[in-house]
Amino acid sequence: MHDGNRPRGRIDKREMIVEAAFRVFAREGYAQASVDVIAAEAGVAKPTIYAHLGGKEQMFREVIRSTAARGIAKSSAVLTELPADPPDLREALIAVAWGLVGCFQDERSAALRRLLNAEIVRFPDLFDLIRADAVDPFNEALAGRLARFAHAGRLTLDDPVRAASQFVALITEELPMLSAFGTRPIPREKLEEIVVSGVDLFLRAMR
Amino acid sequence: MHDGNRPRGRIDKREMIVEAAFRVFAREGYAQASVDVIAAEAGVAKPTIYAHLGGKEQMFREVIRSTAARGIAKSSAVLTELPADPPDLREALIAVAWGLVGCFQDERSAALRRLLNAEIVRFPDLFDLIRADAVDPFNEALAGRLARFAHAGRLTLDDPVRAASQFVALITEELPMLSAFGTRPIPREKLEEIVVSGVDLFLRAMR
Amino acid sequence: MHDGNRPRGRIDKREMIVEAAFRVFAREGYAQASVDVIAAEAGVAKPTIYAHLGGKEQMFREVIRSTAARGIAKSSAVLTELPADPPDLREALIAVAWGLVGCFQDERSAALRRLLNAEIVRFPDLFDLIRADAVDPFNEALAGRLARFAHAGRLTLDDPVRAASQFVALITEELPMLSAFGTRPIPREKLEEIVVSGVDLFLRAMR
Amino acid sequence: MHDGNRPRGRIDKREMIVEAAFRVFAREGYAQASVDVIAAEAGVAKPTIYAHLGGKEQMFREVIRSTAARGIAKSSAVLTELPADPPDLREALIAVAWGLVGCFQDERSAALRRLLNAEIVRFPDLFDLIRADAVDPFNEALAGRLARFAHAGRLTLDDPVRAASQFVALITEELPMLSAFGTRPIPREKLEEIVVSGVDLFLRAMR
DNA sequence: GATGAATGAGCGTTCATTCAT
DNA sequence: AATGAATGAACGCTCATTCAT
Repeated sequence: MHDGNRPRGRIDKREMIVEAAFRVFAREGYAQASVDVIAAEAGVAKPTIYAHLGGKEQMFREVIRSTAARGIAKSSAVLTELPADPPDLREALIAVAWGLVGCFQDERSAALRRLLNAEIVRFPDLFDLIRADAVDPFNEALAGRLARFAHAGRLTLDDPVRAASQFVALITEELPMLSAFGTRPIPREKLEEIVVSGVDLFLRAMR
Repeated sequence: MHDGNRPRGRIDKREMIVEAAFRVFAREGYAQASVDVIAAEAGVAKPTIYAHLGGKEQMFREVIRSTAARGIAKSSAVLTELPADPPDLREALIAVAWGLVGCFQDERSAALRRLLNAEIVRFPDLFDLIRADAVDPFNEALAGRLARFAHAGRLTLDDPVRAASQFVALITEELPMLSAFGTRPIPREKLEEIVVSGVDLFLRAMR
Repeated sequence: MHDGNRPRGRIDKREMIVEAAFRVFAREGYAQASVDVIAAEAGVAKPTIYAHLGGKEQMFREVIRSTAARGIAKSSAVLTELPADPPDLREALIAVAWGLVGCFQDERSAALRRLLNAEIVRFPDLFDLIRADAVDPFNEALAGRLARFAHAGRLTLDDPVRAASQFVALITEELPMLSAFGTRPIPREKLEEIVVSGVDLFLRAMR
Repeated sequence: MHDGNRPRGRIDKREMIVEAAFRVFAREGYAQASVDVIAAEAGVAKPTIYAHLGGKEQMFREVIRSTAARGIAKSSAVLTELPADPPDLREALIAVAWGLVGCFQDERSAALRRLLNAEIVRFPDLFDLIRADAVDPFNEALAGRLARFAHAGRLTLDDPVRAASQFVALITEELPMLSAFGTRPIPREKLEEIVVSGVDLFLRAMR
């Protein structure tokens, strides 16, 4: 009795299509991406795409949704490694900052941001889908940690949610421009400078 | 030397085309924008576009370039209003912050960012064109002002350029997500919160 | 010999398919009708159609054939109600005329004529199939009745077959144009006018 | 000054397209006819069709309209040859009947009827377009002639319009079935039989 | 006997681009 | 300098048909 070996070792076809579609959309943008190319890259015939995903637009939505979902998982992990009572707060925040930078640098994440920017006018609803699921949770979680530090007397801050946003701002704001929206690597030293000076500014203001 | 030997007082045709092209590109994106529509909106025949701009791709480059140039002018003006020795530093920085926010909220500026995000992969060269002309100058100028404040003993900071970047980060980072990449208005109170708390965080760390 | 060894009392699947196919062909035309829709409307899977009917073209032929067969039955019944020696010949012929009109107005019959017109060029063989089975028999039968009336001295005519055709012509020729090829109802009074004046013209010439 | 030789000896392009479209629609039907084939047969590129005719549907409408217009001209000519006071009425009506048969047998006319039958469901409006312009006028004109004959005492009839319809019915009703909807020739003798016996029946009833 | 899944081929339509004028 | 007219190439999508189950 061998249940569930339906996709006999191969990835499910729908997933293969979405995977290929993400690559093509990221490379070409929504409008220039051709369903033919996606089908070829996914190794399926064009009608198979329509059977599984329903069309270019619906496929695009699914690509955005699933890519965002994957991004959430990655960014959530960043905060789980922040101890509730770290011996060295500065070290701990620097580690979080590096985690944030890592998420931002992630190729899929950058491509997702580019696609959202590009297509927000044509697909205004995509934005809410993403923000609700992906952005707020991280901020909320970080705010929770900061509040705990404040409660423990290790930080001084009125509004933890605001402080969390500001922390994220200090670490991530420059990355898009420095990396050409995620298409070029940023020198290690530059990242170090941002991370360290960002955390230090934050701590100087919050202690 | 009689300036304006452009055709008899009317706006230059080339400029009209670029203007119309910006509107159409902003509205539809590069790939979806059709040269027919641009020609119609510019009030010229299609071959005229090819005569003046050389083709869709070259026209797009020119649109990006000229839109960015206009953005620079606007953001530069923000700093000219920052006095060298303001009576109330906090007030002065808040004013600068509002100016930054204003530039960011500008519709053309938002559209430009969306277009850059969208087409950076296919037109990688556009990015350098923009960054050299548009971003660095503002940061340099702000850094200069901050350095003067530090020299006057009103701020404490090691690296004025870094501090300028951090100031900009605190004010602008949240705007794209809050405004759905510039497609929705942000409530006045939210902006106020960001501006004031951003300046205050900055000053708390830098005094 | 136990008739009906078709599957257990349910309508034969083949028949269900042909039935659904007729509806779809009538509604959409041959080319526009999709096998998917026919399958859905018949409540079977697509390959089942290929198993039972062999393909779209063959299925169309079968639809035409069976629809025509059903039409014959209906139009034959019209003549069985014409008595061999009716008290009022005019009344009797008017009744036959109404019967003819009824056959013509039948929705299936109209659809069949439209389909034949539409596809006669691509399926020239369909025509013979129909004419042999459907048209001539009625004319022959009517001719027989008319001959009997002539033999009884109630009509004067040389060629009963010709007269039968002319009778049918007088009653039916206008119906297609008046009903938009069977897609719109014809007002009762208009039909009455055609039937009565047709029969009267016929009788005036034949008495 | 050589005005108006724009289509330098060649037929206007739009007309060429409509001409080719008629041939293809007549041969393949609306749905099966492919714009590629029409373009090829017209000797133009596909977008030229869209520039001149706007699309397949609009092109079809134009084909129907122009073919019908041509048919009207032909059938009108039939009646102009019917003298107001012919020496031999029977001969004159037989000539009209032959004219009718000629119009009916015309290849374009037959194709038009097939297309109307085929597409009446998808394009219900086409029908009115045709009937108003093409069918009624002929009947009205014939009715006028018959009324004149009646007024001259050469025919006895109450309703000239009705009589005209009946005359047409007697002559044309059998033609579609005999010619397989206009796709096969009808033997001369058969036509003669219909024409002569039709006129004779008509005259026997109307004298 | 019946089907879910897949596909090669084709569809109507649009586009960036180029001539002849 | 400017255009009306034309086109080759490509696009998103659908279809009749088949095959492994």
